[in-house]
Amino acid sequence: MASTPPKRARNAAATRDAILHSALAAFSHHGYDGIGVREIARTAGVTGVLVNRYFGSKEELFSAVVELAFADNSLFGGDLALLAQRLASRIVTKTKKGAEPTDSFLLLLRSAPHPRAAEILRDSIARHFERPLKATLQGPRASERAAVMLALFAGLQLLRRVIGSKALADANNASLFDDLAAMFQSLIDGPAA
Amino acid sequence: MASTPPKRARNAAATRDAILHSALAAFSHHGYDGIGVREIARTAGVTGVLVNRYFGSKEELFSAVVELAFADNSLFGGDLALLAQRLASRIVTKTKKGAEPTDSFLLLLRSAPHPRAAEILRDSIARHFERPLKATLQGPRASERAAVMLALFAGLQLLRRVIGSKALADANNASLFDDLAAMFQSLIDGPAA
DNA sequence: GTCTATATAATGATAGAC
DNA sequence: GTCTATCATTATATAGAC
Repeated sequence: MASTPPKRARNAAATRDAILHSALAAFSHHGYDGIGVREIARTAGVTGVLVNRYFGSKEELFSAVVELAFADNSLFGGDLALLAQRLASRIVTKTKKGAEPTDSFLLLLRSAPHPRAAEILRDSIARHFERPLKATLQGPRASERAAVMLALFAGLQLLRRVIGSKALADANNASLFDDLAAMFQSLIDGPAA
Repeated sequence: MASTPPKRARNAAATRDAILHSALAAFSHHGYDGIGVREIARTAGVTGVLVNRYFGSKEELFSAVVELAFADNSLFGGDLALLAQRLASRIVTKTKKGAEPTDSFLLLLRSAPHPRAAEILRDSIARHFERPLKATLQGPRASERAAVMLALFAGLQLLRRVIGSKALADANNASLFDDLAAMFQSLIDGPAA
């Protein structure tokens, strides 16, 4: 423990990474407007100065965060046969209170109001979600069905996790899962049925 | 034009109303965090002082705006037989660019990130949308199905109007209408089918 | 590489004049 | 009933020390 002190010190790459992940959590939880660079930096163990040093501005930090969050799209990228279950499962899965997970749709929902953040998100969504999902779907109007799937998924998270709808929160998890999986599956199958 | 000057002057009720409608438009467009009381007041033709004079605080102004916006719920309150068409129609109807209409779902989407605004919205949504819609639906799990309908509706508007998804914007209106109406109808009908 | 201190700007809210 | 002027707070971003 002599060569590597317990507190990472003067390491540009590690500091940059710590800021980036702190920002991902903070933007996902509070939205672009709801958090300041000072607090993002404080959670990362540094001061706000280094945010601008490593990212230039809050807006550029947000761009980097979006790319990080949307790079892992295992939700839509995996096995098509289980996609409906995967999406439905994500909706009904309980999340620990207080330690809200930093997923990309919360980042999207909470930062969409800010005009510049919306532009950054629109571009990233098209590249990381709409395009690969559309490419995976069979049958006619794949692009439209992909968008409707994303809309259903985003709307459910909006009501359940951002608004906190009691009806969705109190619903029986098993039957909610079944109903949602069926809806997603019919969108995946398309009008061929 | 002698007794009523062209510019409304020193009329408390009219001024309050002007502020309220200016705030509705502003909050719908920019979200709770995205607009200041000064600019809301300026659009209403007064200074920011009167916002606090008539509403007490920005937060109380927002509460009044939410009640105003959600009071007209003709979309969900009308004939149940045509509800699915009404919802699908609202999604595909083109909206004039630049003069964005001030509807309640934009208010919801853009202000949800703010914690206090989210509380106010959650309460108002439960009273004005979830409760009446649940009461109208037949069959089991009416509350859950009502919430899923709201989620689908909100998610579609999120992608189309806030994020600006090209896939939804470019979709053929007629087939999109048919697909969405079918989804809403199956939620209205429930598992009885 | 990281800090303290500060410049600059915008916000919500209030006091007091008219 | 409405204004101008101001306070207190907070935000992003930067200059300069170590």
